[in-house]
Amino acid sequence: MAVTIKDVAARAGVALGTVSRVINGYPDVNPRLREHVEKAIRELNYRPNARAQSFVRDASPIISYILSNRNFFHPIHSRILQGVEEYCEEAGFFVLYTKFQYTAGTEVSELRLPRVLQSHGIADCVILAGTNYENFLDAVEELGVPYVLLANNFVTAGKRDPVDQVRFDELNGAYEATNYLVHLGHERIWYIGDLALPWFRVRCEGYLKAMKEHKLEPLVQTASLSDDPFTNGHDSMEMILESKEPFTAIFAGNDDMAYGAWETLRHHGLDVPHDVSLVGFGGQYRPLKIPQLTTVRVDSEEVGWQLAKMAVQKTKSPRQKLPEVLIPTTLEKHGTCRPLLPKGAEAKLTHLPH
Amino acid sequence: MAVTIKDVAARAGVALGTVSRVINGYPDVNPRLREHVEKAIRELNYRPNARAQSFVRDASPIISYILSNRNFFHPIHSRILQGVEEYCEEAGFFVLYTKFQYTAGTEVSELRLPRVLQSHGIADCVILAGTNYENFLDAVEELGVPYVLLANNFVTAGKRDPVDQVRFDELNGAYEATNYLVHLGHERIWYIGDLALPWFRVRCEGYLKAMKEHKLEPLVQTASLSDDPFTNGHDSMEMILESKEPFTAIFAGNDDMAYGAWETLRHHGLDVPHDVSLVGFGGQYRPLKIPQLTTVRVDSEEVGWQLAKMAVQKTKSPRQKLPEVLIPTTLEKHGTCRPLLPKGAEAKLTHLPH
DNA sequence: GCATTACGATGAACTGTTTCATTGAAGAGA
DNA sequence: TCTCTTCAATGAAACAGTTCATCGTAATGC
Repeated sequence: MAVTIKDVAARAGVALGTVSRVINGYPDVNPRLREHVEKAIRELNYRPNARAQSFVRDASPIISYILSNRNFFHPIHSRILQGVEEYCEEAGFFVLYTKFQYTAGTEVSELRLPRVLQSHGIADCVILAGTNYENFLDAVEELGVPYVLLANNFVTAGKRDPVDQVRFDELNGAYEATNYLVHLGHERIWYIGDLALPWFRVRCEGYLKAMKEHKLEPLVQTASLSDDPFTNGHDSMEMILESKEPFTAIFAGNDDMAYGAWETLRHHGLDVPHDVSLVGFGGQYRPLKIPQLTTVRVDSEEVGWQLAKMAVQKTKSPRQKLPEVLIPTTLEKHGTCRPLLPKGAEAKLTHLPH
Repeated sequence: MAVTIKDVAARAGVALGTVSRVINGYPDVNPRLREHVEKAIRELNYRPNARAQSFVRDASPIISYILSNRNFFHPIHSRILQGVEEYCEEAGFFVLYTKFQYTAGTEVSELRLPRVLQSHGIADCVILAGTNYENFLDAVEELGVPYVLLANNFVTAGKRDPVDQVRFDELNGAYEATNYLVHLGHERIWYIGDLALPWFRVRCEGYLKAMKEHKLEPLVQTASLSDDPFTNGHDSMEMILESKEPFTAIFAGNDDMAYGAWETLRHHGLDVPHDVSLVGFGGQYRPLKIPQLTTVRVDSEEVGWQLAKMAVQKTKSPRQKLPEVLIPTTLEKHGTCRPLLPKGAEAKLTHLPH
């Protein structure tokens, strides 16, 4: 049916090994013959059979991106996937996208692994993104499939060598965001975020570090009020207002929470940034409000790019352990923060619900 | 290196053809022997070599999702991809994700096709999503690769048979949204959307149809003021306010534009829904404001699901033409619209900038 | 003029699985 | 007892490439 390398060889009047060498750009082939073969390829419109190639080469140009334990497609993850795809395209690899749902408690042997791992030879390396736990990593290691980990949402009890993984610097991002608010003159700064979730915990650490360094009292509202971060931000803000604790700034553990808090503030007649300064974390949304939210931006395409780079590397030397790549975050200063006047210059720095 | 079917055969003391039949669940194999073989498989921890399988079967369980001409990952497309993945997982297929950038004007022969199409045998069917033009479809057809099309963003001059494609019902969605506003008592309803883009055009058609049926004057603000829909919504709204045309409702061509318009209204001291009713199109964002935006929701997971279903079908009978699948949209009524009182009951229905 | 080297091209072996024609054994019927 | 049928299992062919040892030829060196 389809035209094979044999047909090309016959047409060009050479051995099929020669055609192979032409296709793969081997140097030791007579220029005249090479042209001959290339002509035959064009005439027959021959395209090598990828199945046969990857079979006989015992390698597939496929990297699998496994998104774990995420039901919806959070923009950060779609952007990471974008970055992965961009790098892979460049490097001549394909990206196989898979989701995988599991619980931390499941025994390694009980884990129903994604199909891409079940059979042998689909992908030569996998990227583990989303939220992951020890048991899955153990299972992948047992299979002997090379993998690369997005370390931010990896939840572990013990210690693991920081190898074969990419991480964006949440700790420092949160630290810098808090410092920024402090330098604007804020002292009563709340952190909101559900500390049951590891990423909110790390960001809180950054916040606490900055507050401690400036000898300011940490104000943390960590209630796990809702699975939905917008609602959680909304409700957290309500609780802060109810507590009647004076404050001038909010640092939200992610952008959705920031938007939720913002709506609550607005509802109570408080203006951002005039009455309250607000900083988020993520920076994945395109502008949706005016003023645009000041936030800690994660360069997720870069994260994906680095993950893919590492994965490609590992398809070539699967045993080699690659050092962790740490990707800095950047504080994007937009319109939701304002400097406070020096102490005493303004009568009322704090705000209570009316 | 890896354990093959031969090793299993040797261990179980049978011919390798028998092992193959056990693996593939053929009926004509002695139960005792089958057990024997299965034991050997377990003991050796044998996993079939997917490369060899797809080679010899001359079929690969891979479907490629090609996202055309989209630089960023709009939530609607990530959700469609989710749907595709879900169906494929169920059906035993893998999803290969690729982006592809091209221009409508490029000659078919000049098109630098995505790698997944260049070699032969990676994927047995492709899903064409994103924004597509005739020339790419022609190229895919020339290659003889079965494909399935997301028809909404397909821009064509001529006519094509509505086969092998999935479409969500934008026209009716826009029509119903407009009707909803009319039934709430609104008469001065603006449509905003950049008519240079085909999807905004179709939605406008739905709007016009409803306005015409109710003998209402169509009010369309279609300036292509910015590539960014949020900004475009913002600017369109400014122009409407400047025009001093009285109005009571806005139907925005997509949610981003609705958010942009909303911010402008807020800036001018106009409340949604009290002063102006607002409807968007898309429904992909999780709540980001209070009240939540009333919008025409596209069930994008369902779109992906149907695309994948059709694609799987086509891997089995590539020649067969499958009828178009039309997916209804639903009007999600939230808090950004309010009924107008009967005529005359309220003094001031219209609003101008202060 | 002969041996040596380098270069190009060849053809066979090999990859791991499926498939199918063939074989062998067992059972049934005459 | 012999033939015919059925059921299971076998072993070899086929798939489309890559790779490598081998071989022929021509050029080079002495």
